[in-house]
Amino acid sequence: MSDRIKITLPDGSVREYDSGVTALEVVKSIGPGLAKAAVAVLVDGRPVDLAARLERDAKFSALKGDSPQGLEVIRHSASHLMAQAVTELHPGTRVAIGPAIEDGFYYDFDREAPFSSEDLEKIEKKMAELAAGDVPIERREMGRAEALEHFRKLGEGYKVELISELPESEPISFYRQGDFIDLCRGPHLPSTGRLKHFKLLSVAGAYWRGSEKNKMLQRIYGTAFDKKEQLEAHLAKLEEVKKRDHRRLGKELDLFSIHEEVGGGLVHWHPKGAVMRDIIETFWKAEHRKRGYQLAITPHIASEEIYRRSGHLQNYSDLMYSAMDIDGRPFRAKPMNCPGHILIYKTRMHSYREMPYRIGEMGTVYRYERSGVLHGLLRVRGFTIDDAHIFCRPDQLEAEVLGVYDFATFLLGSFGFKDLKVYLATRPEKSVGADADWDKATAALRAALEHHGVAYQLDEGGGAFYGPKIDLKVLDPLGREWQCTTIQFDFNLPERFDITYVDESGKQVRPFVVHRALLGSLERFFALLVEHYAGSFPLWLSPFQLAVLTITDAQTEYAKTLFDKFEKLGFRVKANFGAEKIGAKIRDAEMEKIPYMVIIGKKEEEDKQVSVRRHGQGPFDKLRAGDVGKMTVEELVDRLNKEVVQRG
RNA sequence: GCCACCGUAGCUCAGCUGGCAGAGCAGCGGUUUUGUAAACCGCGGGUCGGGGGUUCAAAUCCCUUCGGUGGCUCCA
Repeated sequence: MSDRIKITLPDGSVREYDSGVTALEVVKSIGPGLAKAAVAVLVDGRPVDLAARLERDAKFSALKGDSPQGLEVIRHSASHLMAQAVTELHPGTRVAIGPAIEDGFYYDFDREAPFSSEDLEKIEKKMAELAAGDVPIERREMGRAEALEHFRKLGEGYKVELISELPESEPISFYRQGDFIDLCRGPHLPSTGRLKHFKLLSVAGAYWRGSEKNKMLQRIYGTAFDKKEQLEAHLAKLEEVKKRDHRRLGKELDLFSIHEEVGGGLVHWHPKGAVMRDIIETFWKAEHRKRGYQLAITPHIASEEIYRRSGHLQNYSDLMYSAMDIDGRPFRAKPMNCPGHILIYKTRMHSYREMPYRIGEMGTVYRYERSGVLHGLLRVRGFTIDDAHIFCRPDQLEAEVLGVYDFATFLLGSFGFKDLKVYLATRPEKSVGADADWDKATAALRAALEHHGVAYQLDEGGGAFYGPKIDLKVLDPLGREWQCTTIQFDFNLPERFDITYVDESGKQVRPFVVHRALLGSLERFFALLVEHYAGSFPLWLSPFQLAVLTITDAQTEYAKTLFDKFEKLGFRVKANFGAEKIGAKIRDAEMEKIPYMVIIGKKEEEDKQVSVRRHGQGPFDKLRAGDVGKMTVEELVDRLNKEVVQRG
């Protein structure tokens, strides 16, 4: 048939083609430049191959390699190329799954011998050869029986399993490049020659379909980009991530340590880390008092009876440390702060007039995390939650949620996190509470966000079992998301502990309870700060704020008086009056990332001034680094004070 | 927990196919008194993660154990 079809382009224009025209021909007719850049096309929003034939009217747009969907096509094709290289280099290797992921792609293989890093290099070389061969990548559909037969003959059991689970109705598509055929929905690049900029990164174990019950496969991770510069930028970013790693900086800057003798996931804060933590806590407490919170302190171990009552024992026993016998009663390390706060609330009657009742604590808890998931300060077994519980009347809920949201953005913003993402998580399958209550609470959370004009994403079914929640994630300079704030509505505890307040009519009624943490865990938040600032902390947080450095012994006396003066003014000062040259002292202070260096030589002593040098704040703030020039002590103090106040 | 990789001086790391444990930095002692990212000389420091085995001989090969790291959700 030679019917004509109407193709609508993104700009709204409509063009006519013969039915059966290929996507590539359409793209070419739009422009040769586009034809070169296109990796696939969207037909009515669905990504398809350039070779696909168009047979009916459709909305049409080309996918270029620089778009997220285009990049996905490139990476998916790169994963196939890798699988082809692996099966050619290592015949007998069975292939499982190989999708594009956030920053690249992976492919899972089943093979007895492990892949070494030399193997990765060889595979990458083979991929380059295969790409240079510019083999066409062709789509084909097969009947179910034929497909099963084909992969069964090859011994590709994983593919057989996948095919048998595909719905009967759907056509089963395959992609072939040379001798390599893979089950795949597509789309793919038209030929392997389009893959130029890829890199294999690591190999790791991964269970078939993510389940511990299944066989462990070998997963090779890689990444691919449209342009060389993009690949290089990505690899540079990976280097930057390594440089900022809080475990590395924590050691280099003498902030904390974790000891095998003590056990994994248990953190020792060194004096310099502890100074920072103290600043964070002091600031946190002051801001809480300002906002009507009362502060509490609760014990680190408790009879397990309390956790049975709260429900934690039943729901989280595999996260709790096993019981210790105390006077014949089983006690547990505290996994949550909630029960303690509830007990404090329950010690007396509460009037509707004193609501909301807000109680907070830097509460240290202990949770058993499986050894394999421990990671620096980000995943630990003992940590401190900046916890608080708000008991309020139903009519106060929205305002309270809003208050917490504002507080969280203020607090996170104070630590340099201005980019936030907000998630509203709704009822999960396994949960407690009446539908009506869930609806009411979810609506209140939603209303708080919407009345405030907050853009948020819905996390359907992502709530806690005891209530819906709002989560805030911060974005760091490398674009990574970190969960910090959580605001959770709790249906569980008020019931379980039977807590009440007395309303206007004298009746005892159930309060609403909002559970919230703003920074999350102090350990985790601290790690985040280290990575965010790359160890170059702002003045108000820095363990040492200034270093006083002498040029020669002759200035020691004078420098000492300055040192004392700074200390008296409350600054955290380090003295270096040793015998090294000034260059070495400056280097030491720079390496330690001390924000200000105060240099005292003969000239400074004579005219009662100081020479000031500012440490760079990492790549995003190099400008104020270096020699700042001479000034009086008063001028410097003024400058320091201003900088501390603005927390920048 | 599971799979892979890694454990050598306080730190970062070298030590190839078995043949006397090394470097730089840090530390300590001395010399130097210095002008914006490393002065010079010297000294001390290691059961090569632990245990077992193979061998005339093991940091090196094998087994085992402990610890660390990466990963184990993202629809073929």
